[in-house]
Amino acid sequence: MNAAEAGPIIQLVAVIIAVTADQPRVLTVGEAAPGAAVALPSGPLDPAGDRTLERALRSWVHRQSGLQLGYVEQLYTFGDAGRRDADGRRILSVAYLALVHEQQLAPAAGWQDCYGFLPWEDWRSGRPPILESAIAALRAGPARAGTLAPDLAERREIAFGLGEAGWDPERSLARYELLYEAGAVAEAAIDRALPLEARASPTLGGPAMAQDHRRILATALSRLRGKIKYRPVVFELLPERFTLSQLQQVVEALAGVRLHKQNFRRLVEQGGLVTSTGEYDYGTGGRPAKLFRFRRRVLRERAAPGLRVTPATTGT
Amino acid sequence: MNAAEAGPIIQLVAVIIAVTADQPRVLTVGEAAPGAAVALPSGPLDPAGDRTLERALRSWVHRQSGLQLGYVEQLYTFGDAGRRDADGRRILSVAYLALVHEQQLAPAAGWQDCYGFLPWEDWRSGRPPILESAIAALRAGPARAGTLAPDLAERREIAFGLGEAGWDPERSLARYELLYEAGAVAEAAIDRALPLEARASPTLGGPAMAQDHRRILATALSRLRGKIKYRPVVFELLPERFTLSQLQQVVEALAGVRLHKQNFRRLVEQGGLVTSTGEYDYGTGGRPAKLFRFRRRVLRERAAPGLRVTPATTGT
DNA sequence: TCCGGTTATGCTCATTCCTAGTATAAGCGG
DNA sequence: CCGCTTATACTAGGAATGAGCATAACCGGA
Repeated sequence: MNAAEAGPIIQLVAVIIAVTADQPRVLTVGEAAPGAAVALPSGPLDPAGDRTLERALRSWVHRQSGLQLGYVEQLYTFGDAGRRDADGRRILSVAYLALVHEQQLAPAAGWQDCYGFLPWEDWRSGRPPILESAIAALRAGPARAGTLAPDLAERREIAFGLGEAGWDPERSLARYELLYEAGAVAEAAIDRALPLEARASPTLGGPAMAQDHRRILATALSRLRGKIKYRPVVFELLPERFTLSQLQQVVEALAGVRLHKQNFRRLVEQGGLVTSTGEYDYGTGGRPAKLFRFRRRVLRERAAPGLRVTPATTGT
Repeated sequence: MNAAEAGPIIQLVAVIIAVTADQPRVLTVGEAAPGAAVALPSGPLDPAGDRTLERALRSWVHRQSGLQLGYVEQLYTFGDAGRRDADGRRILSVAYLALVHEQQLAPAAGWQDCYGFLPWEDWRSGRPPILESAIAALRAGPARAGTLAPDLAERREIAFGLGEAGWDPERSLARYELLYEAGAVAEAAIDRALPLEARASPTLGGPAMAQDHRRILATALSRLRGKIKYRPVVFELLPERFTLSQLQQVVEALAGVRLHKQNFRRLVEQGGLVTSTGEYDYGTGGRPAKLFRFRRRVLRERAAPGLRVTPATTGT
């Protein structure tokens, strides 16, 4: 049985996200050799042992990193023909998104800043400068061989918010895919059998990840940014008790956008998403902040209890 | 190499949806023998031939049914241990959701009414009577072996809208899964090695589908009902030109809920989702209706151009 | 002790958006 | 011309939203 005849290999990939010090982080492995790309953790599905895909994922993540995952959801299944192992066998990857509380960070593990891989996604300090080169690369870059480009201009406009709609944090996957198609990210070189150095704008957005893992990361970011709006998933990233500023900072870190403070507070409190514990955090540097906890009951009261992400227009 | 050692078999499954005569339909195959369950169309991934999973799906759907799929999106990957073929080999199914325009219906194919499989999901004529038996079954039914039931009551409340939040069309998957766990749908019998007839409330919701295909259908319905709200996917189900009543009826068919007519119209028109063609449809039985078409431009203008689904409270 | 700096929290106001209607238009068949 | 049907226009009242001002409570240093 040769590689072409055998069925694809099945692999589970985990995008494990935490937020520390106002930065979204992702758990990575590898990078022993300098210059080698890091990878998302991945593991096998044991067809005999694991009852469900999710259990399989939890179990090898635990063995590999010691992490006991809490919130886990299936993300996407990647199966393009270009995905091969060292022996040339096609790999099918079922990717999962997992969120872990800040405290749970295994100390030694390789947590990387998400926006190190996708720097154009972080608008918290204003429009990121690298965006100009990204968009320039899009205009200049050739459409990928074999792909006709009829509505390419429209896709660009929508993905990068060039039209009236403006920047939509949720479209991070669409943006990455456009950059990939235009050959503006390092991974594209692999696909075209070019050495990485041969690219015009070689590594837009810092070091690439192994294989197509940056695409998987972009998928996770898209999903998370979308989900935040109608499900209370942020709380999976926060400690049991938190201040509203902490909550806001985590949301801002994920969405990559600044929010209006007072309105955010109103949204959260009036929306019944949190309840005050009566305690205070005195370490804020100013007036002490009330501590809150997630109010589970909101799940029964409201259909889509999320946190609308409307970028603040001005400063305050 | 025996079955336990070999990797799982990979299969692609298609949930192909159309709306005809105010009913959402799904394309099915099989049912040659009377009493045999119908199945969703499924096909293989040719690791050598198909460049992407989506292309693979499109190609065998076309060969099998003659349908040229337009809108296609990946839905979910199912890989529970119970999913086996006749030889006992584990099956991994990557499911896709596809939407086809009404006209494109291949005449002979087996289009089934979606709500025939999930009758508690259709609230257009008021609360469906079968819901009582469903909820009763939930209360009575045993929790599935091995599954602890700590928050089961909460899950029921949320899924079936027993709390203040009320019925949320989007939660169709959660509802199906609860019924499954409670042993209230026919498929549960398979899992517990009981003959179908031995069930207390044997086939809640008409004929079951083969294997876990009804679960896949419920997944598709959940996704579609959710997506309608923030992406203009409905238009994939409508002809090029349509009246606002037609549009509303398709949305109502999918959401399983009646909407307020005047407000729906305002939402759609002011939201810039459609544009009048200047033509009229005189076959309405009353005043002629303006014909509209989807206004693509809205994609560039608004971030989340969807159709909010807020059930009408009263009659008119 | 008072003052400026910092962060948290409270409140207002104008505007937009929604909900639930009423009212009118324009076909049809008798 | 009437009564029926469906489509379309308009409106009053309320809720939610976006933006900003004002106040509270802590800190460290003058």
